[in-house]
Amino acid sequence: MNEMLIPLKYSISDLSKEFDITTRSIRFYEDQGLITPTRKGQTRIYNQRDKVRLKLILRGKRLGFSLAETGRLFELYDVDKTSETQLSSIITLINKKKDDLKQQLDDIAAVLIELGDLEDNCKKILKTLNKNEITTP
Amino acid sequence: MNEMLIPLKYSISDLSKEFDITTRSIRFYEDQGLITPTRKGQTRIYNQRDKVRLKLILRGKRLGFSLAETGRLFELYDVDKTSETQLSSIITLINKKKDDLKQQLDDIAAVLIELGDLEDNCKKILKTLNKNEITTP
DNA sequence: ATCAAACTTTACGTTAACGTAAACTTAATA
DNA sequence: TATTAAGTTTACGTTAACGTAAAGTTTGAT
Repeated sequence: MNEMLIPLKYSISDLSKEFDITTRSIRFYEDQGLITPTRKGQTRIYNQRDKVRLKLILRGKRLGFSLAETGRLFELYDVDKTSETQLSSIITLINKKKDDLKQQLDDIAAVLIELGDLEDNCKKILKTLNKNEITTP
Repeated sequence: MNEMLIPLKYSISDLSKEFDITTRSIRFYEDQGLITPTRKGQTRIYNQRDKVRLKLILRGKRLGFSLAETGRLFELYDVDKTSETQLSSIITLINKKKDDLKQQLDDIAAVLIELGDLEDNCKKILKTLNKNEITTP
């Protein structure tokens, strides 16, 4: 059995197109230490890990995470390398983030309902307008 | 029956304290046209509507809405005053926002799971460390 | 060989959402 | 009346997350 998995490589424009972001952004994320592509000559080469991280960065952005926050989350995954004293503070941090997200869930639910109402209202008004269109010569 | 409801008034610092934001922010939201306090002399007086709007602004921020976006949402509530041609584009806009929010729901669910895993992992490591503490002299 | 496409670094510019300081006016209180 | 405390305007400063332009390098295709 061939266990060899192809370690796919990507150029900066590959990722730029795939995620629909600019190369400027990708390089900036590297500046901030969120991704660490290798080099072939002076050209950046991105691997699967980099790609996954990009995806996570963008998801973080959708959730209103700053790049720094997303960076922190990346660090949390290296928790094995962390000292015991830091572990409990990390757990605290995780729980704070979880609380934030649960608050967001509530917020979103509320806004979704309101938007639904708004849409209904719009449609209602449209109907009324159309009726008038028909009955007015 | 006394239907008279007290139209409560608030000072800028009342609201500042209640929502835990600076007066600077509150004045800035006014600059951006999101709230419209009246004046008594040169002092701003905020009413119930202003207070509600402040609450909505902050909820918007938690969801990553820009002030401009929140402003748009406020306008949507005045939909009765809107022309028919604009109504359908508003509905489109509403649906786009709803899609965004549904995406956010998925994102949050995913992150919550990951954070849960992370926390479990942290606790597992803590346990291991404590065992070693006990068994090592 | 040359040409265009894709890549690079460097560095200044931009926008949103305030922070912060200055200099002033009114209101309440000792 | 003098002094805080709270309010005001004006205006420059700040940070994150890029945009954008300039000027140069690398490379595959003609």
